[in-house]
Amino acid sequence: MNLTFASIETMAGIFRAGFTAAGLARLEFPPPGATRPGTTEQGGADLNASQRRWLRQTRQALNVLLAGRPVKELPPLDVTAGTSFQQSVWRALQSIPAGETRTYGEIACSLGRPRAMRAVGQACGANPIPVLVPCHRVLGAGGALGGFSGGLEWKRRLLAGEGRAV
DNA sequence: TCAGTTATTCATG
DNA sequence: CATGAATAACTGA
Repeated sequence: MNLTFASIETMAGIFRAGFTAAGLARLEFPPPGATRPGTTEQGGADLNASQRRWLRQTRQALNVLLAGRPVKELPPLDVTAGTSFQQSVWRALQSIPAGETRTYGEIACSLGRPRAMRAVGQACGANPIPVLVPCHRVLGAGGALGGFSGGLEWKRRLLAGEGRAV
């Protein structure tokens, strides 16, 4: 699908965003070791006009979300890489208001498959766009953290920013 | 197709 | 609190 990558500077580090012709397709957390602001080429040189706009929206949304506030506008998300079930899960995740949390079981119920909680967890893990698709707002039944693609530290940080404790 | 894996959950002891 | 079964969907071969 020919992704084009660009770097996004945030207060928490430098993310990498991958765009297709349809929209934002991937979002990667900053690498653990080296976050070097100076050496990041790819300021969006290979992006077309639409993608540049999406990049700006993504950067703004990221910073707003990292601050724990609801985002006003989001770039189009290209989720065509996922299966239809995964796309349903990701849509359900986006419907969770900022500051609230759901359990894996509740997500499964809202999809009409109450016994698919395990599969929901797997779909969350396969989510290519963390943070923007708020997979961090999904907790286990007993309030357990579960897991997170970029590491549990991120999940805790994001939840803490929204006022939720662990 | 099928065995192996998963960011779950619930019932037991 | 530790353990194990049940369950739905993905991945790779």
